[in-house]
Amino acid sequence: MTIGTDRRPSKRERTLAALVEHGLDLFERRGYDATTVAQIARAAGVTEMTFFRYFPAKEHLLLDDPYDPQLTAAIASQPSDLRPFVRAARGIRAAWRSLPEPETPIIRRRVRIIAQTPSLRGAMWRNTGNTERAIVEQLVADGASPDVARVAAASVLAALVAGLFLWAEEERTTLADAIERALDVIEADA
Amino acid sequence: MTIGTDRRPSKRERTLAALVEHGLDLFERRGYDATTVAQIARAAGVTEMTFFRYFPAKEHLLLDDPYDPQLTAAIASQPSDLRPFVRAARGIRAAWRSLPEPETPIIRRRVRIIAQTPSLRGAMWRNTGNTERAIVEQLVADGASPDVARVAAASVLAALVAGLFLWAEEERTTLADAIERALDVIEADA
DNA sequence: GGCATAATGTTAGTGACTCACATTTTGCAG
DNA sequence: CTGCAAAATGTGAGTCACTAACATTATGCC
Repeated sequence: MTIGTDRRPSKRERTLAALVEHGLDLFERRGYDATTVAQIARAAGVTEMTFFRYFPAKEHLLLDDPYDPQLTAAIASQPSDLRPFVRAARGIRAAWRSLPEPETPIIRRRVRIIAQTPSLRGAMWRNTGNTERAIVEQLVADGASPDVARVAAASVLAALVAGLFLWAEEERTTLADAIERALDVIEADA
Repeated sequence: MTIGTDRRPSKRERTLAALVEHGLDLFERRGYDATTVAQIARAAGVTEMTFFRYFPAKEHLLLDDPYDPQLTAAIASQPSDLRPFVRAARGIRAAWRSLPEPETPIIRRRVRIIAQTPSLRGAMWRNTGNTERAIVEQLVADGASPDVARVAAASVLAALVAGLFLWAEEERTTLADAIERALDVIEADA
């Protein structure tokens, strides 16, 4: 019988928040590579070991991507007579257009750090592996050849990531806008 | 006053060859992650330290990419009234079409290992950073906007890499062919 | 207020990589 | 072929990310 809608956050939620907050802070101030997991843990009042109970690796403090379901749904709802490449691109457009605005500031902090850190750019790519697989499955389910689907997914995702990086650096545009522009580069017709 | 055109390889060349050979062998037999740098060094009759004198990191035994100059040249020679995206794609086509056949077997061994190892897929992407920068510079030098150039380069390179992976796994096609097909997915017109 | 359980800590170890310094090999000049 | 500078390699110690087994403490609920 809870009284209000907001209760005191559990300890787990609090340490998670502390790790994320101090992690981002240290990354921004000293750089990702120069920041040690032990330092983050210490700042959050916790042990190195505990950090790894919350994140499987240092880089996962920055890499999340829980957007796959919306993405594949958006691709699925594109007309299936389009070429896989165009279909995937339009799906991504639609998916990001409906991204809630309030989330973007934190995304920007994260993406900016990633964009500035070579080792993380690679990590990001590895991380999109799941998203790529999801897109491929969706395209294949609608009749595309597996080979074609894989190339299309990889290429479109690369454009998306490139757009994200530009947005994080540029400051003045909105996320949806940056992504639209990135995909325009790839799709001949507007 | 050297007599013939081929001389005894220097010690440096011999240890380098030994490291590459035993490294590829171990990676193929036991897997990349399960293979230790110490094991490779030992198999090559050398110390772990020596390995790192030849390669800045374990992954660099597989990642080379000395193809940038030919690539940018090929892009430069594409008609400059094309959109940057199409220009980059056609340039890559041209560049790989002229790749010497004899080199492809060793490339295939390497790419196959990379394609099968998630951590290396990321490393590969990080590694293409230089190539991407080179392409961007070339496109910008010919009048493209930096933002557009970056998206185009990233996207086209992703298609290239996807094509490489497919080729490495499929066995039956030729390299140039696989890349042509990959780029066809991306370029509307053939 | 007590107790199951979740959260955290401890210790020890592996593997990639770095650095400072010592030793051996190689190739070439005399 | 002798010797010697430079190149190649070795040694030992250390850092950091990450893992695993086991001990301890804190939380929240009855």
